[in-house]
Amino acid sequence: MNATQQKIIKRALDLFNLKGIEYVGMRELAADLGMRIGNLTYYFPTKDDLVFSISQAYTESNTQIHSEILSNSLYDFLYKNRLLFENGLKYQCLLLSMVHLMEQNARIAANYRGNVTQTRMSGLAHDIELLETNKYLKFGSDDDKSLIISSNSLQSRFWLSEAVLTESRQNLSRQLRHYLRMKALLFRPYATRKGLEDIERFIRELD
Amino acid sequence: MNATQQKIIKRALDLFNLKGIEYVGMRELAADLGMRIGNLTYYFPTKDDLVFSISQAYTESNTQIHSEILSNSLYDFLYKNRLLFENGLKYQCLLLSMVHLMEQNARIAANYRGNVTQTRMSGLAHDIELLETNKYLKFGSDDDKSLIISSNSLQSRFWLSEAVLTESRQNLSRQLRHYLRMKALLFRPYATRKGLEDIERFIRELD
DNA sequence: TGATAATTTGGTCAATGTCCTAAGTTTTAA
DNA sequence: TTAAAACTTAGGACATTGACCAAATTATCA
Repeated sequence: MNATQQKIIKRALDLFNLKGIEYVGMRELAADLGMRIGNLTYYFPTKDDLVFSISQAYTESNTQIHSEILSNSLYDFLYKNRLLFENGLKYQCLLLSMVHLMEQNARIAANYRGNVTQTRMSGLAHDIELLETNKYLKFGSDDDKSLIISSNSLQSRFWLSEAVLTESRQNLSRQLRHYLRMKALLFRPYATRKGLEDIERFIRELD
Repeated sequence: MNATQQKIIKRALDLFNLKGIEYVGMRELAADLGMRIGNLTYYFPTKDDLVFSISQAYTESNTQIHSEILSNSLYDFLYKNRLLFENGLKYQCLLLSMVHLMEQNARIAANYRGNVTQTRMSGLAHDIELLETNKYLKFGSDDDKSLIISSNSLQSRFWLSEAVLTESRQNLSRQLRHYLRMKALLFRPYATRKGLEDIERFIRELD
């Protein structure tokens, strides 16, 4: 990936985040970058290609976070989620258009269904198991465990979508704290004493 | 509202649900209905007007459910949510385009922010309070209560969006049961013995 | 019947994503 | 140094979209 491509992706991400992917035209992006449309399509033949490149960057940065931070403690797990949330904010245009992208952008859909879903879900399940063996969490039944996994995924995917229902795209960072706190509280019914301490500490540090 | 308008709304809802609001053009809709585009715009000057009319029908049907079923027991509350989920499925195109509609359709946004959010949120809070006084639920702290309200709203709004990430628009009804069950389980940590019985009964009847 | 209102038609408009050709310019590598 | 490859510009074209409008047609009712 060369410098021009990087420049295009960077600026496209900014504009997409600001106005929404669907509402930034290729002509507008080209004008903003001071280049011709033909030049844009030289690097990204279609808009879908451009968006797919951005989604790849997002996936990679998420993968990096997952590999860097292991969920050895409940605090670590929550802290990892904080980084993931902040990263989601950087790529908010993707999360806010998820449904459309999955239905319209074949490459994103294939990649997401093929890789992301499986690895993330099994990764989350693995994290939860680990926290259970390390005695941060304790579940009464498997139902409880799969419930936590489900509501956790739903929240991670759509907190930004809900945030945008009450506030504009430009002010979403203000709500990050609220949703992170909510995520932490989600684990409280299943936390051991040790786990509760981690949750309290994590919430304290949010302020 | 006359017969032609009704006919247009009905067919538009079908097509929107099938393909997504953004991917059904006014020309396509007109052709499907055997009329000219200009005729469509006679009744609905803009596409936004058409979508707004559909959203009004959705809001009204939801309001009716809320007024018909009171949350005197946890079972009633869950049953009401079942009806709301089924109604959401009927209007899936709206729920699946929520973010876009709120950002693009000024009338929907104004209506939603002005009425729906407040009444629904306070209605939910009221239901939860009622279930607490009727001893179906018991919360250790206000944090727990607001957590339940938050995750409940998020799930109600976006279960369809998540469902469409794994399955196509045409097969979403299959996943309704799973998300309803998840909603019921969400209340288990805070349920009294009486509450647990209602949850079990509700889940049993889902099969 | 005749006038008014309701409805339908056909065509135009700008904007979008995509595609194309032809000509330059810059970079790379033999 | 020179030829080839990579990049950039310029201009245009296409079908599709939502929106808009004037005129023609039909329905309604005094």
